[in-house]
Amino acid sequence: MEQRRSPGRPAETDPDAIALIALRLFAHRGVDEVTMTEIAQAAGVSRRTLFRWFPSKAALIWGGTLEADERFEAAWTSVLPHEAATGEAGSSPGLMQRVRAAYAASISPLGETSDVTRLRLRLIAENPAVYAWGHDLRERMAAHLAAHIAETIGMPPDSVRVRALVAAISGASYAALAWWAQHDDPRPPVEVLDEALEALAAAFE
Amino acid sequence: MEQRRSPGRPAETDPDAIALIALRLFAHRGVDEVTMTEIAQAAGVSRRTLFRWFPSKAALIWGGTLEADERFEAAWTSVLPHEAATGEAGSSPGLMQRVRAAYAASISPLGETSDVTRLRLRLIAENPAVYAWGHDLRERMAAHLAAHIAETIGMPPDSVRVRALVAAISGASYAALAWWAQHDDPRPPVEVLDEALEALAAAFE
DNA sequence: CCAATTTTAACACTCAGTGCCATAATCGCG
DNA sequence: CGCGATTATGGCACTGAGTGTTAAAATTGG
Repeated sequence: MEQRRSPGRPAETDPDAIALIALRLFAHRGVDEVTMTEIAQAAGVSRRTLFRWFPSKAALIWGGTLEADERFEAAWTSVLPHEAATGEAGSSPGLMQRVRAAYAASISPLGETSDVTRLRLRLIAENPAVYAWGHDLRERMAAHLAAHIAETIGMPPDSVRVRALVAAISGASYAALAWWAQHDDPRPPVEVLDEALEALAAAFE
Repeated sequence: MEQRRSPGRPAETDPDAIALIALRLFAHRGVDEVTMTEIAQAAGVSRRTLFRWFPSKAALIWGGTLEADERFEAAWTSVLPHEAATGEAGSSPGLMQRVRAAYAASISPLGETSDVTRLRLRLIAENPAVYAWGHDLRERMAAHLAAHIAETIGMPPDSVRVRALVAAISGASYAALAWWAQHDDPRPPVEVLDEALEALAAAFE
Protein backbone atom coordinates (compact mmCIF):
# COMPACT_ATOMS: atom_id res chain seq x y z
CA MET A 1 0.00 0.00 0.00
CA GLU A 2 2.50 2.63 -1.09
CA GLN A 3 0.73 5.93 -0.59
CA ARG A 4 1.44 7.78 -3.81
CA ARG A 5 2.23 11.40 -3.04
CA SER A 6 -0.11 13.62 -4.98
CA PRO A 7 1.22 16.57 -6.93
CA GLY A 8 0.68 20.13 -5.90
CA ARG A 9 1.49 22.00 -2.74
CA PRO A 10 1.31 19.82 0.37
CA ALA A 11 -1.17 20.78 3.04
CA GLU A 12 0.19 22.63 6.05
CA THR A 13 -3.13 22.07 7.76
CA ASP A 14 -3.97 19.34 10.25
CA PRO A 15 -7.76 19.09 10.25
CA ASP A 16 -7.86 16.95 13.39
CA ALA A 17 -5.87 19.51 15.32
CA ILE A 18 -8.17 22.28 14.17
CA ALA A 19 -11.26 20.32 15.12
CA LEU A 20 -9.83 19.68 18.57
CA ILE A 21 -9.11 23.36 19.12
CA ALA A 22 -12.60 24.22 18.01
CA LEU A 23 -14.18 21.59 20.24
CA ARG A 24 -12.40 22.96 23.26
CA LEU A 25 -13.54 26.48 22.47
CA PHE A 26 -17.09 25.25 22.02
CA ALA A 27 -17.00 23.37 25.30
CA HIS A 28 -15.82 26.41 27.22
CA ARG A 29 -17.95 29.19 25.76
CA GLY A 30 -20.77 27.50 23.86
CA VAL A 31 -21.07 26.81 20.18
CA ASP A 32 -22.94 29.98 19.30
CA GLU A 33 -20.54 32.18 21.23
CA VAL A 34 -17.46 31.10 19.29
CA THR A 35 -16.90 32.69 15.93
CA MET A 36 -15.36 31.00 12.94
CA THR A 37 -12.87 33.84 12.69
CA GLU A 38 -11.79 33.13 16.26
CA ILE A 39 -11.30 29.46 15.52
CA ALA A 40 -9.24 30.31 12.47
CA GLN A 41 -7.02 32.61 14.50
CA ALA A 42 -6.67 30.08 17.32
CA ALA A 43 -5.70 27.42 14.79
CA GLY A 44 -3.33 29.68 12.90
CA VAL A 45 -5.01 29.47 9.52
CA SER A 46 -6.91 31.96 7.47
CA ARG A 47 -10.66 32.10 7.80
CA ARG A 48 -11.02 30.97 4.20
CA THR A 49 -8.88 27.90 4.69
CA LEU A 50 -10.82 26.94 7.77
CA PHE A 51 -13.97 27.02 5.67
CA ARG A 52 -12.35 24.91 3.00
CA TRP A 53 -11.61 22.08 5.43
CA PHE A 54 -14.79 22.46 7.44
CA PRO A 55 -17.69 23.85 5.45
CA SER A 56 -19.60 24.79 8.60
CA LYS A 57 -19.40 25.00 12.36
CA ALA A 58 -21.33 21.76 12.60
CA ALA A 59 -18.77 20.00 10.42
CA LEU A 60 -16.15 20.74 13.05
CA ILE A 61 -18.23 18.87 15.57
CA TRP A 62 -19.46 15.92 13.51
CA GLY A 63 -15.97 15.26 12.23
CA GLY A 64 -15.42 11.80 10.86
CA THR A 65 -18.63 10.36 12.27
CA LEU A 66 -20.17 10.45 8.86
CA GLU A 67 -19.24 6.98 7.72
CA ALA A 68 -21.20 5.28 10.46
CA ASP A 69 -23.81 4.09 7.97
CA GLU A 70 -21.24 1.98 6.14
CA ARG A 71 -20.22 0.31 9.37
CA PHE A 72 -23.86 -0.26 10.15
CA GLU A 73 -24.52 -1.92 6.84
CA ALA A 74 -21.39 -4.06 7.06
CA ALA A 75 -22.29 -5.13 10.58
CA TRP A 76 -25.83 -6.01 9.58
CA THR A 77 -24.83 -8.41 6.89
CA SER A 78 -22.17 -9.96 9.08
CA VAL A 79 -24.75 -10.88 11.72
CA LEU A 80 -26.80 -12.80 9.19
CA PRO A 81 -25.78 -16.36 10.17
CA HIS A 82 -27.61 -16.11 13.49
CA GLU A 83 -30.99 -16.13 11.81
CA ALA A 84 -31.58 -19.78 12.65
CA ALA A 85 -31.68 -19.03 16.37
CA THR A 86 -35.02 -17.40 17.18
CA GLY A 87 -37.81 -17.82 14.67
CA GLU A 88 -41.07 -16.63 16.13
CA ALA A 89 -44.27 -16.72 14.16
CA GLY A 90 -45.67 -13.19 14.41
CA SER A 91 -43.62 -10.38 13.02
CA SER A 92 -40.00 -10.05 14.17
CA PRO A 93 -37.88 -13.21 14.03
CA GLY A 94 -34.45 -12.18 15.21
CA LEU A 95 -34.93 -8.64 14.05
CA MET A 96 -34.33 -6.89 17.34
CA GLN A 97 -31.24 -8.99 17.98
CA ARG A 98 -29.81 -8.08 14.60
CA VAL A 99 -30.60 -4.44 15.05
CA ARG A 100 -28.86 -4.46 18.39
CA ALA A 101 -25.80 -6.20 17.01
CA ALA A 102 -25.57 -3.96 13.97
CA TYR A 103 -25.97 -0.77 15.96
CA ALA A 104 -23.48 -1.96 18.51
CA ALA A 105 -20.92 -2.75 15.85
CA SER A 106 -21.42 0.55 14.08
CA ILE A 107 -20.99 2.46 17.31
CA SER A 108 -18.22 0.48 18.97
CA PRO A 109 -15.35 2.59 17.57
CA LEU A 110 -16.71 5.41 19.71
CA GLY A 111 -15.71 3.60 22.85
CA GLU A 112 -12.03 4.18 22.27
CA THR A 113 -11.85 7.95 22.27
CA SER A 114 -14.48 8.41 24.95
CA ASP A 115 -13.63 11.92 26.05
CA VAL A 116 -13.78 13.63 22.70
CA THR A 117 -16.75 11.57 21.61
CA ARG A 118 -18.66 12.51 24.73
CA LEU A 119 -17.93 16.15 24.03
CA ARG A 120 -18.97 15.85 20.39
CA LEU A 121 -22.23 14.12 21.25
CA ARG A 122 -22.96 16.59 23.97
CA LEU A 123 -22.52 19.53 21.63
CA ILE A 124 -24.69 17.81 19.04
CA ALA A 125 -27.42 17.10 21.56
CA GLU A 126 -27.35 20.62 22.97
CA ASN A 127 -27.50 22.51 19.72
CA PRO A 128 -30.39 21.76 17.35
CA ALA A 129 -28.68 23.41 14.40
CA VAL A 130 -25.64 21.21 14.87
CA TYR A 131 -27.84 18.16 15.21
CA ALA A 132 -29.63 19.10 12.01
CA TRP A 133 -26.38 18.98 10.10
CA GLY A 134 -26.18 15.21 10.58
CA HIS A 135 -29.44 14.76 8.71
CA ASP A 136 -27.88 13.14 5.66
CA LEU A 137 -26.14 10.52 7.75
CA ARG A 138 -29.33 9.72 9.63
CA GLU A 139 -31.19 9.45 6.33
CA ARG A 140 -28.69 6.96 4.97
CA MET A 141 -28.82 4.81 8.07
CA ALA A 142 -32.60 5.01 8.11
CA ALA A 143 -32.73 3.89 4.50
CA HIS A 144 -30.63 0.84 5.26
CA LEU A 145 -32.64 -0.04 8.31
CA ALA A 146 -35.89 0.49 6.42
CA ALA A 147 -34.83 -1.94 3.72
CA HIS A 148 -34.02 -4.60 6.28
CA ILE A 149 -37.16 -4.13 8.32
CA ALA A 150 -39.31 -4.02 5.22
CA GLU A 151 -37.88 -7.32 4.12
CA THR A 152 -38.32 -8.83 7.55
CA ILE A 153 -41.93 -7.89 8.16
CA GLY A 154 -42.95 -8.11 4.54
CA MET A 155 -44.01 -4.54 3.93
CA PRO A 156 -42.84 -1.88 1.46
CA PRO A 157 -39.96 0.23 2.78
CA ASP A 158 -42.06 3.31 2.18
CA SER A 159 -45.05 2.21 4.26
CA VAL A 160 -46.08 4.06 7.38
CA ARG A 161 -45.44 1.00 9.49
CA VAL A 162 -41.86 0.55 8.35
CA ARG A 163 -41.18 4.25 8.59
CA ALA A 164 -42.56 4.34 12.11
CA LEU A 165 -40.48 1.38 13.24
CA VAL A 166 -37.34 2.82 11.73
CA ALA A 167 -37.96 6.17 13.39
CA ALA A 168 -38.65 4.50 16.71
CA ILE A 169 -35.47 2.44 16.64
CA SER A 170 -33.24 5.26 15.39
CA GLY A 171 -34.78 7.65 17.86
CA ALA A 172 -34.23 5.35 20.78
CA SER A 173 -30.66 4.67 19.69
CA TYR A 174 -29.79 8.33 19.43
CA ALA A 175 -31.47 9.01 22.75
CA ALA A 176 -29.28 6.37 24.35
CA LEU A 177 -26.11 7.89 22.94
CA ALA A 178 -27.16 11.38 23.98
CA TRP A 179 -27.95 10.12 27.47
CA TRP A 180 -24.54 8.50 27.71
CA ALA A 181 -22.88 11.72 26.63
CA GLN A 182 -24.69 13.79 29.21
CA HIS A 183 -24.26 11.51 32.18
CA ASP A 184 -21.28 10.03 33.95
CA ASP A 185 -22.16 6.41 33.40
CA PRO A 186 -18.82 4.58 33.21
CA ARG A 187 -20.13 1.98 30.78
CA PRO A 188 -19.08 2.16 27.14
CA PRO A 189 -21.76 3.69 24.91
CA VAL A 190 -22.50 0.32 23.34
CA GLU A 191 -23.88 -1.06 26.57
CA VAL A 192 -26.15 1.91 27.16
CA LEU A 193 -27.41 1.59 23.62
CA ASP A 194 -28.05 -2.05 24.20
CA GLU A 195 -30.01 -1.34 27.35
CA ALA A 196 -32.15 1.16 25.50
CA LEU A 197 -33.01 -1.22 22.70
CA GLU A 198 -33.70 -3.95 25.19
CA ALA A 199 -36.06 -1.66 27.06
CA LEU A 200 -37.79 -0.83 23.82
CA ALA A 201 -38.36 -4.46 23.01
CA ALA A 202 -39.48 -5.25 26.55
CA ALA A 203 -41.92 -2.36 26.83
CA PHE A 204 -44.52 -3.97 24.63
CA GLU A 205 -44.71 -7.51 25.89
CA MET B 1 -64.98 37.60 26.53
CA GLU B 2 -64.71 41.29 25.60
CA GLN B 3 -61.32 41.63 23.96
CA ARG B 4 -59.81 44.70 25.62
CA ARG B 5 -58.12 46.85 23.00
CA SER B 6 -54.53 47.48 23.94
CA PRO B 7 -53.08 50.99 23.68
CA GLY B 8 -50.57 52.03 21.08
CA ARG B 9 -50.64 51.99 17.34
CA PRO B 10 -52.76 49.18 15.90
CA ALA B 11 -51.01 46.63 13.73
CA GLU B 12 -51.42 46.98 9.97
CA THR B 13 -49.88 43.56 9.59
CA ASP B 14 -51.72 40.26 9.16
CA PRO B 15 -49.23 37.59 10.20
CA ASP B 16 -51.32 34.74 8.78
CA ALA B 17 -51.42 36.40 5.37
CA ILE B 18 -47.67 36.89 5.44
CA ALA B 19 -47.06 33.29 6.42
CA LEU B 20 -49.26 32.09 3.60
CA ILE B 21 -47.40 34.20 1.04
CA ALA B 22 -44.11 32.87 2.35
CA LEU B 23 -45.31 29.27 2.29
CA ARG B 24 -46.31 29.57 -1.34
CA LEU B 25 -42.95 31.03 -2.27
CA PHE B 26 -41.20 28.24 -0.38
CA ALA B 27 -43.28 25.61 -2.09
CA HIS B 28 -42.49 26.94 -5.53
CA ARG B 29 -38.80 27.69 -5.29
CA GLY B 30 -37.54 25.94 -2.17
CA VAL B 31 -36.95 27.35 1.28
CA ASP B 32 -33.28 28.17 0.79
CA GLU B 33 -33.90 29.91 -2.52
CA VAL B 34 -36.34 32.46 -1.13
CA THR B 35 -34.89 35.45 0.64
CA MET B 36 -36.43 37.20 3.60
CA THR B 37 -36.20 40.46 1.70
CA GLU B 38 -38.26 38.94 -1.09
CA ILE B 39 -40.92 37.77 1.33
CA ALA B 40 -41.09 41.21 2.87
CA GLN B 41 -41.55 42.80 -0.54
CA ALA B 42 -44.15 40.25 -1.60
CA ALA B 43 -46.06 40.87 1.61
CA GLY B 44 -45.78 44.64 1.41
CA VAL B 45 -43.96 45.17 4.67
CA SER B 46 -40.47 46.27 5.52
CA ARG B 47 -37.82 43.67 6.08
CA ARG B 48 -37.53 44.81 9.67
CA THR B 49 -41.21 44.31 10.46
CA LEU B 50 -41.19 40.92 8.87
CA PHE B 51 -38.46 39.94 11.29
CA ARG B 52 -40.43 41.38 14.17
CA TRP B 53 -43.39 39.10 13.50
CA PHE B 54 -41.38 36.09 12.42
CA PRO B 55 -37.94 35.91 14.02
CA SER B 56 -36.70 33.44 11.43
CA LYS B 57 -37.55 31.70 8.19
CA ALA B 58 -38.47 28.61 10.15
CA ALA B 59 -40.93 30.59 12.24
CA LEU B 60 -42.87 31.35 9.07
CA ILE B 61 -43.27 27.63 8.52
CA TRP B 62 -43.93 26.40 12.04
CA GLY B 63 -46.51 29.10 12.59
CA GLY B 64 -48.92 28.43 15.42
CA THR B 65 -47.98 24.78 15.81
CA LEU B 66 -46.03 25.62 18.90
CA GLU B 67 -48.76 25.12 21.46
CA ALA B 68 -49.21 21.45 20.62
CA ASP B 69 -47.61 20.42 23.89
CA GLU B 70 -50.38 22.08 25.88
CA ARG B 71 -53.01 20.21 23.89
CA PHE B 72 -51.04 17.02 24.44
CA GLU B 73 -50.93 17.51 28.18
CA ALA B 74 -54.61 18.42 28.37
CA ALA B 75 -55.56 15.40 26.30
CA TRP B 76 -53.45 13.10 28.42
CA THR B 77 -55.13 13.99 31.67
CA SER B 78 -58.56 13.83 30.07
CA VAL B 79 -58.01 10.21 29.04
CA LEU B 80 -57.30 9.21 32.61
CA PRO B 81 -60.67 7.60 33.48
CA HIS B 82 -60.05 4.71 31.14
CA GLU B 83 -57.33 3.31 33.35
CA ALA B 84 -59.64 0.64 34.77
CA ALA B 85 -59.96 -1.05 31.38
CA THR B 86 -56.72 -2.89 30.67
CA GLY B 87 -54.50 -3.66 33.60
CA GLU B 88 -51.80 -6.07 32.53
CA ALA B 89 -49.12 -7.24 34.90
CA GLY B 90 -45.83 -6.57 33.12
CA SER B 91 -45.01 -3.00 32.28
CA SER B 92 -47.56 -1.01 30.29
CA PRO B 93 -51.15 -1.06 31.58
CA GLY B 94 -53.11 1.18 29.25
CA LEU B 95 -50.05 3.23 28.40
CA MET B 96 -50.05 2.75 24.67
CA GLN B 97 -53.75 3.47 24.51
CA ARG B 98 -53.31 6.70 26.43
CA VAL B 99 -50.39 7.73 24.31
CA ARG B 100 -52.41 7.15 21.19
CA ALA B 101 -55.38 9.08 22.49
CA ALA B 102 -53.28 11.98 23.71
CA TYR B 103 -51.31 12.27 20.51
CA ALA B 104 -54.45 11.99 18.45
CA ALA B 105 -56.12 14.76 20.41
CA SER B 106 -53.11 17.02 20.23
CA ILE B 107 -52.90 16.57 16.49
CA SER B 108 -56.55 16.57 15.51
CA PRO B 109 -56.77 20.33 14.81
CA LEU B 110 -54.42 19.68 11.92
CA GLY B 111 -57.10 17.77 10.07
CA GLU B 112 -59.12 20.88 9.35
CA THR B 113 -56.68 22.88 7.29
CA SER B 114 -55.18 19.92 5.51
CA ASP B 115 -53.63 21.67 2.53
CA VAL B 116 -51.57 24.21 4.37
CA THR B 117 -50.68 21.74 7.08
CA ARG B 118 -49.42 19.25 4.52
CA LEU B 119 -47.29 21.96 2.98
CA ARG B 120 -45.93 23.05 6.34
CA LEU B 121 -45.04 19.51 7.36
CA ARG B 122 -43.47 18.81 4.02
CA LEU B 123 -41.24 21.86 4.27
CA ILE B 124 -40.30 20.90 7.81
CA ALA B 125 -39.47 17.35 6.80
CA GLU B 126 -37.46 18.44 3.78
CA ASN B 127 -35.31 21.03 5.47
CA PRO B 128 -33.25 19.95 8.49
CA ALA B 129 -32.63 23.51 9.59
CA VAL B 130 -36.35 24.20 9.63
CA TYR B 131 -36.96 20.97 11.50
CA ALA B 132 -34.34 21.95 14.04
CA TRP B 133 -36.25 25.10 14.87
CA GLY B 134 -39.04 23.06 16.44
CA HIS B 135 -36.64 21.62 18.97
CA ASP B 136 -38.10 23.46 21.94
CA LEU B 137 -41.57 22.19 21.20
CA ARG B 138 -40.34 18.63 20.89
CA GLU B 139 -38.45 19.00 24.15
CA ARG B 140 -41.56 20.14 25.99
CA MET B 141 -43.67 17.31 24.63
CA ALA B 142 -40.91 14.83 25.39
CA ALA B 143 -40.71 16.11 28.95
CA HIS B 144 -44.42 15.58 29.46
CA LEU B 145 -44.35 12.15 27.93
CA ALA B 146 -41.28 11.21 29.97
CA ALA B 147 -43.02 12.15 33.18
CA HIS B 148 -46.01 9.99 32.33
CA ILE B 149 -44.01 7.02 31.16
CA ALA B 150 -41.70 7.26 34.14
CA GLU B 151 -44.67 7.13 36.46
CA THR B 152 -46.21 4.25 34.58
CA ILE B 153 -43.22 1.95 34.43
CA GLY B 154 -41.78 3.08 37.73
CA MET B 155 -38.47 4.47 36.59
CA PRO B 156 -36.89 7.91 36.92
CA PRO B 157 -37.76 10.24 34.02
CA ASP B 158 -34.07 10.69 33.39
CA SER B 159 -33.25 7.00 33.01
CA VAL B 160 -32.03 5.57 29.72
CA ARG B 161 -35.06 3.35 29.47
CA VAL B 162 -37.58 6.16 29.79
CA ARG B 163 -35.58 8.37 27.46
CA ALA B 164 -35.42 5.61 24.89
CA LEU B 165 -39.14 4.92 25.04
CA VAL B 166 -39.98 8.60 24.75
CA ALA B 167 -37.67 8.99 21.78
CA ALA B 168 -39.13 5.92 20.12
CA ILE B 169 -42.70 7.07 20.51
CA SER B 170 -42.05 10.68 19.50
CA GLY B 171 -39.93 9.53 16.59
CA ALA B 172 -42.58 7.19 15.30
CA SER B 173 -45.24 9.85 15.68
CA TYR B 174 -43.31 12.43 13.75
CA ALA B 175 -42.46 9.88 11.09
CA ALA B 176 -46.15 9.17 10.66
CA LEU B 177 -46.98 12.83 10.23
CA ALA B 178 -44.13 13.33 7.79
CA TRP B 179 -45.27 10.29 5.83
CA TRP B 180 -48.79 11.66 5.66
CA ALA B 181 -47.50 15.00 4.42
CA GLN B 182 -45.43 13.44 1.68
CA HIS B 183 -47.99 11.00 0.36
CA ASP B 184 -51.48 11.34 -1.01
CA ASP B 185 -53.21 9.22 1.58
CA PRO B 186 -56.72 10.65 1.90
CA ARG B 187 -57.02 9.73 5.55
CA PRO B 188 -56.75 12.47 8.17
CA PRO B 189 -53.33 12.60 9.82
CA VAL B 190 -54.74 11.27 13.05
CA GLU B 191 -55.49 7.91 11.51
CA VAL B 192 -52.05 7.55 10.00
CA LEU B 193 -50.54 8.42 13.35
CA ASP B 194 -52.72 5.84 14.96
CA GLU B 195 -51.63 3.19 12.50
CA ALA B 196 -48.00 3.99 13.20
CA LEU B 197 -48.37 3.70 16.95
CA GLU B 198 -50.34 0.52 16.53
CA ALA B 199 -47.59 -0.93 14.35
CA LEU B 200 -45.05 0.06 16.96
CA ALA B 201 -46.95 -1.76 19.68
CA ALA B 202 -47.53 -4.79 17.49
CA ALA B 203 -43.95 -5.14 16.33
CA PHE B 204 -42.73 -6.57 19.59
CA GLU B 205 -45.33 -9.14 20.49
C1' DC C 1 13.82 25.62 -15.66
C1' DC C 2 8.89 24.49 -17.05
C1' DA C 3 4.09 23.00 -16.88
C1' DA C 4 0.55 20.97 -14.21
C1' DT C 5 -1.48 20.71 -9.74
C1' DT C 6 -2.87 21.75 -5.13
C1' DT C 7 -2.91 24.66 -0.95
C1' DT C 8 -3.30 29.03 0.98
C1' DA C 9 -4.67 33.77 1.75
C1' DA C 10 -6.97 38.01 0.66
C1' DC C 11 -10.86 40.44 -0.92
C1' DA C 12 -15.55 41.09 -1.92
C1' DC C 13 -20.01 39.53 -1.76
C1' DT C 14 -24.92 37.65 -0.20
C1' DC C 15 -28.01 36.73 3.28
C1' DA C 16 -29.95 35.76 8.09
C1' DG C 17 -30.61 37.96 12.16
C1' DT C 18 -30.12 41.91 15.73
C1' DG C 19 -29.82 46.60 17.88
C1' DC C 20 -30.97 51.26 17.76
C1' DC C 21 -33.69 55.11 16.82
C1' DA C 22 -36.92 58.18 14.76
C1' DT C 23 -41.66 58.41 13.34
C1' DA C 24 -46.56 57.22 13.17
C1' DA C 25 -50.89 55.90 15.16
C1' DT C 26 -53.62 54.71 18.74
C1' DC C 27 -55.01 54.70 23.81
C1' DG C 28 -56.72 57.09 28.34
C1' DC C 29 -56.87 61.29 30.80
C1' DG C 30 -57.12 66.14 32.21
C1' DC D 1 -58.68 69.44 22.32
C1' DG D 2 -53.89 68.60 23.85
C1' DC D 3 -50.57 65.43 26.19
C1' DG D 4 -48.06 61.51 27.79
C1' DA D 5 -47.84 56.52 27.55
C1' DT D 6 -47.76 52.75 24.52
C1' DT D 7 -47.18 49.96 20.45
C1' DA D 8 -46.20 49.32 15.32
C1' DT D 9 -43.44 50.50 11.55
C1' DG D 10 -39.43 51.50 8.77
C1' DG D 11 -34.69 52.84 7.94
C1' DC D 12 -29.83 52.29 8.97
C1' DA D 13 -25.97 49.97 10.45
C1' DC D 14 -23.87 46.09 12.23
C1' DT D 15 -22.20 41.03 13.17
C1' DG D 16 -21.42 36.53 11.55
C1' DA D 17 -21.98 32.35 8.47
C1' DG D 18 -20.96 30.86 4.15
C1' DT D 19 -19.42 31.36 -1.01
C1' DG D 20 -16.91 32.82 -5.33
C1' DT D 21 -12.88 34.50 -7.34
C1' DT D 22 -8.28 35.28 -7.98
C1' DA D 23 -3.36 35.60 -7.30
C1' DA D 24 0.60 33.78 -4.97
C1' DA D 25 3.16 29.74 -2.90
C1' DA D 26 4.79 25.08 -2.85
C1' DT D 27 5.08 20.74 -4.60
C1' DT D 28 5.06 17.01 -8.49
C1' DG D 29 7.15 15.07 -12.92
C1' DG D 30 9.70 16.00 -17.09
